[in-house]
Amino acid sequence: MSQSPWQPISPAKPVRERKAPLTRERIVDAAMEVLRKEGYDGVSMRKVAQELKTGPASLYAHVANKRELDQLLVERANAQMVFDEPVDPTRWQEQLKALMREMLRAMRANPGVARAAIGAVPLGERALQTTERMLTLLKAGNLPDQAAAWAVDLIPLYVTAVAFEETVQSASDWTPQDVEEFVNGLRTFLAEQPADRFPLVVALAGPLTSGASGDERFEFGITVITAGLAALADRT
Amino acid sequence: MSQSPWQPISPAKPVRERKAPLTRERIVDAAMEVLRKEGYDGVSMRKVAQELKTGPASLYAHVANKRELDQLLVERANAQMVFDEPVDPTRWQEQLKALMREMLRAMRANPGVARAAIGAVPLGERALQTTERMLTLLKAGNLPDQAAAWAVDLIPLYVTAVAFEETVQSASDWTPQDVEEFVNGLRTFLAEQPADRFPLVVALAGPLTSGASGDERFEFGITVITAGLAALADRT
DNA sequence: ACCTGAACACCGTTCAAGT
DNA sequence: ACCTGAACACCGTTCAAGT
Repeated sequence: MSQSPWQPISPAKPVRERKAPLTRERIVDAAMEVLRKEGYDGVSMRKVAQELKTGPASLYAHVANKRELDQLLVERANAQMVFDEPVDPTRWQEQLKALMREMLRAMRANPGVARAAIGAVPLGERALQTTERMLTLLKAGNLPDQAAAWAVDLIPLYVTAVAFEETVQSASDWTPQDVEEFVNGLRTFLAEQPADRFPLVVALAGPLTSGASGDERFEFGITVITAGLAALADRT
Repeated sequence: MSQSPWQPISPAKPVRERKAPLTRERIVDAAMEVLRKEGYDGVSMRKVAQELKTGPASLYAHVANKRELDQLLVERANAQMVFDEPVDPTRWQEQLKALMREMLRAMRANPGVARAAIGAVPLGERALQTTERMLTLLKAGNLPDQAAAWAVDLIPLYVTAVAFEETVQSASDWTPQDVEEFVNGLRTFLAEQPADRFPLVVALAGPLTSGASGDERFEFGITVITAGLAALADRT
């Protein structure tokens, strides 16, 4: 019986799970995994390497340094934003708010990415799409070019700051009860200040400590920013 | 000749520069020094201890941990803000903008403090004064209580985010030339995008990359926020 | 009571040596 | 060309021992 032609010449050699070669793609995958599991501070070159069953030095063949890895994480989060509603110039304010909500959603879905995003200028394909959409909405609102351009800076800065603040707070592994207790303590602390020196702080201790969840505060923020931008529109 | 009465009993003992005892105050002084010299990332317990000619463990008798030290640095920066102009209700918008400028000035004077400030709830004496002043201005503008309270959150968040972004960028030890080169490269990059897919990005490449210094962008931001807040005023 | 040295469990990055 | 072990110069925090 002759050997079947598809038999390997040296059958003894086991498949030996030759590790899939490292690629940027796989490195970012692993980093996202660590990010989700341990937050931004958990993402070290060593941990990412460990996730890939190799040593930290191996990563440097594909990624210049930690900062570049951070940038790649931001691009991943950017790619997760979905803006499917066609631009409707008559609803530019509402659509701009929706865009900011979607930005926050994507950041929250990847806790820690906000920290990486804060100093970064996002220039990937998806980031440019988001920028183009922002500009379209702002020009629909009759903003002058320079105002629209600076708004493109202001909007992600605000959203990123909110997301980053949330991750800083949640990094201190507090339970919801801990947070509630902290907020209650805070309210009491403010209410007990000397009313002659801090009358409004005392009077508004309640409102000052409400909406801790963040959603209401964020809605307030995007409303203020949108209204402020609308006030800059060219009246023609 | 009798000994003068003020001669020490055992004159052999030299003054031996008995180190001034550690205090929170001295630790924060040292940390501010390191902060100014090396930025936020330079502020390690070890470096601060070294500045005080002791070991890192010694600090833990006075400061719970690094996070508490960060908080103390924020309070220092808060204490450097000066608001001497009396509140004038008719000029609340202008005075609110001036307050934000002063916040940014104090943060810039202590590069790195912004990073420490971003998740912190500032509750020191000086921070409460700033909060009281913000509330006074906002109520002068007829904002509802809840809007004023959330604005007290929004305003420092924005200023801190701007300051933090600046320190992240300047941390990468770039010279002004490097920055200019980067901005020029960025403008070219944007201008060269496919105009059919990113028409506004291409058309506004100039405005998008102008005002890199930050001051103009910051003025834009505080104008938008102030105008947006004004739009929420109760009309009575 | 306050301070300290030494240790523990971590970092990012580099580099010579291996395949 | 790609990967790796080992090393370098750092971290924050703890703790037993000293004064």
